[in-house]
Amino acid sequence: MVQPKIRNMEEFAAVSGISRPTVSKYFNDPDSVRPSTRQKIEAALEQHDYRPNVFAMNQNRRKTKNIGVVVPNLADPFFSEIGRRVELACIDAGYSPILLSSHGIPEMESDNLESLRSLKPAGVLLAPFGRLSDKDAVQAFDRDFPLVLFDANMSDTGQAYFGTDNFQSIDLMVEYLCRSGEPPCFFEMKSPSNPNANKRHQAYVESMERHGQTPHIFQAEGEGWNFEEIGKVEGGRLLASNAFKTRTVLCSNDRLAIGMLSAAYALDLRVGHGPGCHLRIAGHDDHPFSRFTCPALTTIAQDYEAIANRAVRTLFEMLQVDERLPTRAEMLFEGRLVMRDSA
Amino acid sequence: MVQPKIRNMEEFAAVSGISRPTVSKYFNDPDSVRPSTRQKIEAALEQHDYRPNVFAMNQNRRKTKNIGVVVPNLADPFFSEIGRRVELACIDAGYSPILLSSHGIPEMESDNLESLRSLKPAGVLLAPFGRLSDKDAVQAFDRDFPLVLFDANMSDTGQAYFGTDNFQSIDLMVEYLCRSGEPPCFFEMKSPSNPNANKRHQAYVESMERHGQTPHIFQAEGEGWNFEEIGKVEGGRLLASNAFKTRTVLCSNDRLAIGMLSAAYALDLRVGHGPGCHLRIAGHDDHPFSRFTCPALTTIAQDYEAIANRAVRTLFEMLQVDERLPTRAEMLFEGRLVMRDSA
DNA sequence: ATTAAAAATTTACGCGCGTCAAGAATATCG
DNA sequence: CGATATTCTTGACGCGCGTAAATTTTTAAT
Repeated sequence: MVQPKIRNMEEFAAVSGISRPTVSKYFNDPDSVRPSTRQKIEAALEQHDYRPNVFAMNQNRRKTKNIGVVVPNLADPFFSEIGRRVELACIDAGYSPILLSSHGIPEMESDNLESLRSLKPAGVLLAPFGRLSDKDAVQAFDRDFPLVLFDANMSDTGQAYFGTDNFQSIDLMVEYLCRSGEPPCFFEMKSPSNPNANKRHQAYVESMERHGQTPHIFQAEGEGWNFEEIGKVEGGRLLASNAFKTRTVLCSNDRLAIGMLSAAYALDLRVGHGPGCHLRIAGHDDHPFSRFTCPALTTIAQDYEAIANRAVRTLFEMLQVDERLPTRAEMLFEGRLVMRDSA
Repeated sequence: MVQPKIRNMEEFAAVSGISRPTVSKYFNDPDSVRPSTRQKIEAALEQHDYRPNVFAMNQNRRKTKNIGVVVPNLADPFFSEIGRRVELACIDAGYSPILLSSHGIPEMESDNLESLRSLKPAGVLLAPFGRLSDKDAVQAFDRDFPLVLFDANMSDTGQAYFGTDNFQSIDLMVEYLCRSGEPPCFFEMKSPSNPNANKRHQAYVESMERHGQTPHIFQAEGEGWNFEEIGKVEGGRLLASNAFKTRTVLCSNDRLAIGMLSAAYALDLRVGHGPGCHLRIAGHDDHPFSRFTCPALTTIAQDYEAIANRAVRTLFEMLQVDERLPTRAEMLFEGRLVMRDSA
C-alpha cells in the first residue's frame, strides 16, 4: 500500500516476481497455477492493492464472469426475495451477478436481454413473463448464451427450468381446505400473464374433481401488477354481493389474497377457521408479508431456496463442462402448506 | 440485416461511408456530428444492427455511461420502489444504471462501492446505511467519483443529499394525532441503524413538547431488518401488558406499524379512530402495503418521485459541467399526511 | 467568389489484457 | 539419479476502440 500505485498487470507482475502471462492465468482461475506461485501472487496482492481492469479483461475473453439475472418486477417482494438469493449464490461462486428488473413491462424483458448481450455474460438466469414474453427473442438469446429459467416456464426455451409444482401445491391446499371445512372456490385474475396462474387454475379444477367437488371460478378484471388493489376491489365486490357459493376462497396468489383480506376487513367479515368466522381465505406463495396480514394468511410456501440454488447450480454445471445440456432439464419443487389463521 | 455481420467499428464505418473516428464520435455523443452525417450513420445502423463493444469502449474512456445505484436492502419494498424510480430515470437520460443491493449487510455496502470502482461509473447514487456505513470508505469513494446520497444522510459525505424532512413530517403527524384524539406515544427500534430513525425520535419529542404534551417513548429490542416481526413481537408484548399510557401509537416506520397491527389483531384489539376502537396506530413512509393493512394504515407518504428525480437530476447536472458542486447541496422534501382508517 | 470556421478524414499510437509458441525452469516418479 | 510431465518465462501479436495531429473537405459568412 505504501508503494507507488500499480498501473497495470505488467507492473504488478514485476513486483510479484511472476511473469505477466502467468499472472493473467491466475486471475482467470487461481487454481490453474502452481500453489507456490499462487502464494507469491497473493502475497503481492496484499501489499499492492492491484485489480485487473475489467474492461480490458473482458474485451478479449469470450466469456466473462458476469451472470445476468432478469426478473419481471423487483417491486414484487416475491421476485426481490428470489432475486436476492440468486444474487448471493452467484457471488459465492465467484461470479458477478447483474440484476435487471423489467419493471413489469414485457418489452423491457427483451431490452434487458439485449443489454446483457453486450456484457457477454457467462450465463443468464431468467424469470420470464411467460405468455407476454417475446418468445422468439428469448429463444434467440438461448441459442447464444447458457440460459436457465426459473419461476415461470416457457416450453422449449432455456436449457433448464426450476419452479414450483403448482399441481402438487394447489392439490395440497385444496385437500386441506376440503378436509377442514367447505370446499374452496377459486379467485384469480381474468387474464393473467404468468403461466403459473394458468397451471394453478387447471390444478384447482382437477383437484376439486378428484375430491368429488364442483369447481367454482371467480375472475377479477384488471391488468397490470397491482394485484392487491385488484384483489381488494374485485374481491370486495364479490364479497359484498355475496357472490361466492362457499365460505372458503382459495386465491391464485398471496397478493390477491392480501387485497381480499383487506376488503373483508372493511366489510367487517371475520376471516378465519375459528368459531364466529365468516369465511376462510387462503393464498399461494408465502409472500413475505403473509405472516403479518390480519389474520395471518394460510398459504403455500414455495421453496425459494431450493429453486434459486438449483437454478444457479445447474447453470454453473453447464459453465464448467462448457456445453449445453443434452436434454432440457425441468424440475419442480414441492410447495409446503403453511397453516396460519386465515383458513 | 441481410448483410454479413459487422465485426467492429471499422467495418461499420465502411458500410456507412463515414470514417471510423467520426463514427466513434457519434457513439460518444450523437449530437457532436453534423446532422447529415448523423443521418448516414443512423441509416446504416438500421440495416446492420451493429453495436460498439462496451468493453473496448470503456477501456480508454475516462468516464463511462454507467451509473451505480446502491441501496441497503432491495428486499425492503421501500428501497425497491425508490430504486426502481432511480433506475428508470437513469435509463431515460441515456445511462446504464447498475443496481446493487447490500442485502442488509453494512460491510457489503463497501464491497459494492469497491465493485463499482472497477466499472468506472460516471456517478453513483447511494442510499447509505448511515451509522453502520463505513464512513471512511464512502468518503474515499466520494473523492474519486461524483456521489449523491439519498434517503439517509451522512454529514460531509457525498456532493448532495435528498431525503424527507422528518421534522416536518413527524410534526405533521403529531399535530394531526393530537388534534383528533389522544396525543401519541412513540414506538421505535432501540438501536436503529438508519439515521432517519434518530431524527424521527427527536422530531417526535420536540413536536410533543411544542404541543405541551409529555413524550413517551417505547423501544423494541431486536436487530436486523425484520421490522414487521419485531413490531409484532415487541409491540404485541406492550399491547398485551397494557404498557402504553395512551391509546395512540406513532410508529417510527410503517414496517413496525404493520407488525403492531398484526399483533393488535391477534389480541382482538380493534384499531382505528371510529367508535368502538381500542387504539390508533400510525406509521411513516407510505409503504406499498400500508394501503392493504387491516385497517388501512394512516401514515406519512414520502415523496419518492421527487427524491429520486432530484437526486438523479443533480447527479446529471454535475456530470454535464464535469465538476464537483461548489457547496454540498442538501434538500429535504415534505412528507404528506395520508389519512386512512388506522388513526 | 473569397475567406474563415467547422467538421470530417487520414494516419498513427496506445490502452490493458488474452493468448499463443518456443524454450527454460521446475516438479514428479520410478 | 535421470526421464518425463508440468509449469513458467519470454516475446510477440491482436482485440476494438479512444484519441491526437495534420490534412482535406464542407459549410457558413462576408
